[in-house]
Amino acid sequence: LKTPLKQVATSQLVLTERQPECQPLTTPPKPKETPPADPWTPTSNLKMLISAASPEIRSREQRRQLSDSSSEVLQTKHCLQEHLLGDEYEKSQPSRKEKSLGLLCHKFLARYPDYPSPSQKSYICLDEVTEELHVERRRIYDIVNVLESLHMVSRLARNRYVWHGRHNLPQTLQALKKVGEENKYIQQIQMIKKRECEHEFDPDSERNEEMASSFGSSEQSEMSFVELPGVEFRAASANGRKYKSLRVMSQKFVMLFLVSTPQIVSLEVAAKILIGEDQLEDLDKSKFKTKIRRLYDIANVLSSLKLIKKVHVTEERGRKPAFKWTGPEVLPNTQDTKLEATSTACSPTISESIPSKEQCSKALFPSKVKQNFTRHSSLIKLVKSIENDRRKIQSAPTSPVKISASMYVFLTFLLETYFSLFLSQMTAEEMQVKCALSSPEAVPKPEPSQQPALSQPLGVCSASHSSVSPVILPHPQSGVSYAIYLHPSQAHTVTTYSSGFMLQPLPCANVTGIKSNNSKVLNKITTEEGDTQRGSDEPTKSLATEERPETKSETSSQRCLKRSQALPENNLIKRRKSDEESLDTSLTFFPSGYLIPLTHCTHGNKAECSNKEKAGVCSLQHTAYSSPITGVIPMPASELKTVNIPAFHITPLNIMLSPNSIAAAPVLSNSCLNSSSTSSAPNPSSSALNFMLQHIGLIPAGVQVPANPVLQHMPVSSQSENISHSSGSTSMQEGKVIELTFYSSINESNFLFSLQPSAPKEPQEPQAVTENFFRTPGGPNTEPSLSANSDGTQRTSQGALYTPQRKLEVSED
DNA sequence: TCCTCCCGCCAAGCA
DNA sequence: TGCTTGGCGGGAGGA
Repeated sequence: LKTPLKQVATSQLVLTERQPECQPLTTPPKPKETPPADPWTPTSNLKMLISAASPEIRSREQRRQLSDSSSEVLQTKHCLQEHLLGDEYEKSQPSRKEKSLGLLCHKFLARYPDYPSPSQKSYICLDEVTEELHVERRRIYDIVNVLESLHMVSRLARNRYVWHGRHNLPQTLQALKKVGEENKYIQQIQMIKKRECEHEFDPDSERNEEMASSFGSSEQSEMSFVELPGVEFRAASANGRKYKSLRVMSQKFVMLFLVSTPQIVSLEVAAKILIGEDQLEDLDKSKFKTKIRRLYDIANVLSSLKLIKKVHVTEERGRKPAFKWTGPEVLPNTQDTKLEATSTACSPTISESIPSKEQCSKALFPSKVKQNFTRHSSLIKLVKSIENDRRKIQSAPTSPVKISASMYVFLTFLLETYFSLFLSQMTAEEMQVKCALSSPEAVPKPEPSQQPALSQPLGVCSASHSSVSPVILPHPQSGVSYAIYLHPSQAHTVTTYSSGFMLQPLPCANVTGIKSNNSKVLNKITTEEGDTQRGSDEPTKSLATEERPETKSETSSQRCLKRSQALPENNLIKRRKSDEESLDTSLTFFPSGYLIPLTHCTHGNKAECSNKEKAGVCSLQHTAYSSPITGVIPMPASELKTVNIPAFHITPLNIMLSPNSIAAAPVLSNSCLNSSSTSSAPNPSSSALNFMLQHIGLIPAGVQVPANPVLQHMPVSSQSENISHSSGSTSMQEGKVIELTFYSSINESNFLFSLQPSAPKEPQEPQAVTENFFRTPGGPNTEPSLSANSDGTQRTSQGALYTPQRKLEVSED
């Protein structure tokens, strides 16, 4: 696909050789101007010769005649063809490289913005693209399929796709990484490399069979497409074919990069893994070659996206082609609230009828058993119908109830009253004794082999409220924000928008520079085009900087504020669609459950933050923090000496909340804290509170809120594997320290909350769990679940015991 | 010679 | 039934 100018020049050169009588640099005659086929004219004679010499030219001539395209390129080609013999014409055609999929993908991507405006949907019409890029339809499918795997496009209908750009990319990559970790790709890669090494010394052994059997026994063998909510997957072929598709292969390929360190994957290893999990008997050479071909196709597109780069790995056995991940760093899955609904499996079974939450779980924890069932088409229709009905119901205006300003006020009054009364009679000692989190008896320790076993609902929640996530809602009227803990069962009624705030635990671990176990194998890595991009051990850009450029100029809190001010409350449903698209990384569904009013108070001083940074814990924009800790304890900023800042940032969102999803609302007020030590205020009746909450529909009839919710932490689901832990403490004038501990998990949005005041000027109690650490014993890519021990240490889900990094809380003297 | 991957056949399945 | 979609592998260009 040379430019017309270049082609003219080329043709001119050839023309002067072949037809010296031709006028140099003259515009070749247009086809229309050419006289009707006259067998005796030199031009038509030449034309006939060319046509006879090359059937391909003939067919192209026919195709071109059918086409009504009048572009200059075509004209030039036509004229060129007229004057050239077959060989010369073929030589003048674009070289193989110029027709490569990668270059084509570049052209394709150049048509659309990386971050399209959510208000303006970019549609992709395949016919237009094929015409404008002068390429066969088949090639566009290759590109689109890979882009679809990254949720950069999605299929709308026949011939029609929607361009999402890179908005979904961070979410997609994180979901893919999570699934890749679950699929234990690291182990598979290592196993393959190990067997390759063994094979060198034992070349006659039947390693392939062994490998096949090992893959057969592999826990994961399900080829499923990882979806994102809001990016519906509508493949043309809904049968099993799509599960072998380029899309799925592309996702698996990307997963390999995301889970491996260094992020270099050889084609051979990738092909083996893909074959291994596809079909065991496919380890023959032809299948292997086919997989390699497809991987090249995928790699070309991914390279165009600058997600990977070709390198060569030189081993003992020679130089092998490989690819290195150059895309955005995918940080550990600490953003549980995001991943809550980011990944759903498109399983070939009837799982699509399952609510998205469960689909998400299926994707993240794929079935151990391969599912090869194909749904009958009638069943698909039925499922779709049910799904549509369900969506209609859920999107009905009466179903999700947005918390109005008046509701805020009322809740503020109700909950603060209750909570302050409760607190006012509690001494610090009582609170400490009762603090569920610091009590080994109260907090079930997760077994090493388990997913977080913090699954026993304690106190506040009913058994059904097995996992909760915090959401911060601002209340502009009162200046008090609310942390809302939402139950996953309500996730479908809760949608994030841009006028609220969401707590997002930000990963702080530096995942780069980790020496891999595989590094021995990689003796030498050379790049083909020069390593102009960052190396694997070079400090990497964060997602925030690379994929969300807007954060550079604007803090998260500022964006939150802007969005919250910009979006009227009554436009939530209408704007749902567009906002879903506008949210890049913060698109999240939240479970519902709890309301905690939060004050807008200043967060930690810079010294503390810098300390955090020094400790390697936090490298985030401090201005982005809106402390959920201080929010739980409303107080003027002036009363705060220091406030711990957990590693959360605020991401804009809005929330619709089902009225029956709020189970409890522990509230602290400043006044109550001031008088907390000796107050003799009566204990508020829990039955009265329950009555009120039930009466206003905040809790279901059967749910009882305990009298002292603050001292009982919320239940945590057992399914959480990755838990980030954040905590903080606030120092009061009285010297009381309220310590909060947040546990949030990736997968199930588990959230553990506790509040613990400590006596003034006392040395930190060992059982106080106030640490903020994202450090994990298994390395930066693993995030253990945590349980609190009475000695202030945490135990991971793997059973590793380690001491928190540092105390973040600062008490007032 | 091997790597790389274009090209197009043809089957599945949708409209 | 025509058209879209996409799996697949032959085979050729390029290193």
